[in-house]
Amino acid sequence: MEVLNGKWKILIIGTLMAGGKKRFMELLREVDGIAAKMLSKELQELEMHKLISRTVCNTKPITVEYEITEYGKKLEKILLELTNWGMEHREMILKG
Amino acid sequence: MEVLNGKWKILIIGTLMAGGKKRFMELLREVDGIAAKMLSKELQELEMHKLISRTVCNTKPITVEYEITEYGKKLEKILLELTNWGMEHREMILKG
DNA sequence: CTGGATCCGGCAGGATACTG
DNA sequence: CAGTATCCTGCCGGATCCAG
Repeated sequence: MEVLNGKWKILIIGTLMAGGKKRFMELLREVDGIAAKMLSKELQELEMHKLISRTVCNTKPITVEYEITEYGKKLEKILLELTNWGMEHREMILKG
Repeated sequence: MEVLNGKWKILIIGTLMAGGKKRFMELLREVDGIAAKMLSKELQELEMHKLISRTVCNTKPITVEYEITEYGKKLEKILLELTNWGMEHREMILKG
């Protein structure tokens, strides 16, 4: 699918699926190797597609929380199957 | 998944899933807009991952047939779900 | 802390021409 | 018909600096 385009989207979704609600910095730490600009950009794209929600918290240093939407969770099942397939695939290829 | 990387792989797999065994030229015609170089390259990558099989036929002008492997068919179910999700998604986005 | 603006290099991918 | 070789280009994504 072209909605999942970009080097990090699946990783981001995976991280949010595993850990639930996350702040920007948490994602920056947990999605290993990603730059702030890329995280910001891909989060925006995911939000445009209604896969995640963005919530601004009025704390002193402003914080933002991202979360998978109910709609986005429909992808969860499919993505999990895809991941499982990928695991089996790795083994199958490594053996020959 | 990173195995499905490349602009055309999903379209190629989809075409082979829908039409069964196909020759190079048939794919070149049916996968709209693809160049021969790209088709060749992505077919090789798919073959390395055992998702499709390549069979050379000893006809006068040599022909080659490509087909989804039994193993590759395991992706069919997942890919169909992903496609269905994409259809619903399109509608959902267009409405707002 | 969140994220926008800018600059830049590398590579995916397109067009074309050629071979067995 | 099937595939390779070569060249060229856009844009994806990384680094860095700046702002609210």
